[in-house]
Amino acid sequence: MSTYEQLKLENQLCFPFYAISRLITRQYQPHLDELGITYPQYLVLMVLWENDHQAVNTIAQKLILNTNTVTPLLKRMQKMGIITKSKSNKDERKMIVSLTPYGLLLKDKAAHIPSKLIGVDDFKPEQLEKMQKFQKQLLSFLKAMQEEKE
Amino acid sequence: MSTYEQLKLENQLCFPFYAISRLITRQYQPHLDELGITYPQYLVLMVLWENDHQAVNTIAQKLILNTNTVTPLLKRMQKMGIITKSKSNKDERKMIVSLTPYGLLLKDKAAHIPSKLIGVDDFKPEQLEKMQKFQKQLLSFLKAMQEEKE
DNA sequence: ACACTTTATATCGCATGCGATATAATTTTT
DNA sequence: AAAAATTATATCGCATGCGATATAAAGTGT
Repeated sequence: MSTYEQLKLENQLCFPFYAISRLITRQYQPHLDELGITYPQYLVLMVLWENDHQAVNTIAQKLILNTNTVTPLLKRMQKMGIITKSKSNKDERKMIVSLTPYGLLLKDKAAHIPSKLIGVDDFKPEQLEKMQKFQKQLLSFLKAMQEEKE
Repeated sequence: MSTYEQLKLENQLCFPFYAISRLITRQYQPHLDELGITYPQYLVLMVLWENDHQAVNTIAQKLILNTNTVTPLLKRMQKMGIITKSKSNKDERKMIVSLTPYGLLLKDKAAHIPSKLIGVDDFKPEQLEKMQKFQKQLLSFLKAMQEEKE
């Protein structure tokens, strides 16, 4: 492929990820609106529903977000009464994020969402598997490149 | 998979796209910094490098962005001297976006970027092909769902 | 021709997402 | 133990991204 051919949108590996990511978020929005939360807030909740009481940094790492993105996000969720924050006893720098009863309640309200959206069932199993394998490989590759720089 | 199992981050189809998209953008950033542009601005440029003189709406559609995202983006690019805007003669509502000489010059400066990044060469051909096929399928599926609502 | 609808941009408000920087607590070094 | 380096959050500034809304131009129906 020529140098200029490589600069075409359709030949980019990155663009489909960028577009798909946004389009999926748009699919989620109406369902999340019913819970009064945004997509990144939903991701934070999924992390906490699986394991309550986690440090800001831990949450950020799991979502591969910077803490300066997560901190304001959590602040809004705190104001909404979804989570609480408290200093860790072991390490006073750490802020432990916990679900409120309301935050826990949202898990039940969100339970129907995954089945309403494009998911695992909408594609051929073998194609999906290849896809997910590739995603995992690409993700760990990108994570490694990220850590390389740090 | 149980309802609650589906709410785990690792079982989401969406999350890898979200994470990969952001990580790829981070990989681009240092290279784009040299050109003084952002990733979405780079995408607009790729569209214009391929075909100069396009309407705001056309660009937005190609990037699957809303015009209310593209309009301010173009405004910044105009201020930076990368593009110009002029009313269409045929349809006075349309604003035609064109590259300035500087915007065209950036194409040469950007020519080396694709080869510097994770790309087509970093993965097994057959895996990549499956991946891209899946992406295309998913993208057209999501686009169709989008248009359904409009 | 004229009201009604549709289309193309633009503006506003709000929530990310991230680089740069600040601050406090902990760990390491000397 | 005191200084230096590291770690965990938080704050600031700026560029998206998008829903809601406004406005002007073009198209439609009667």
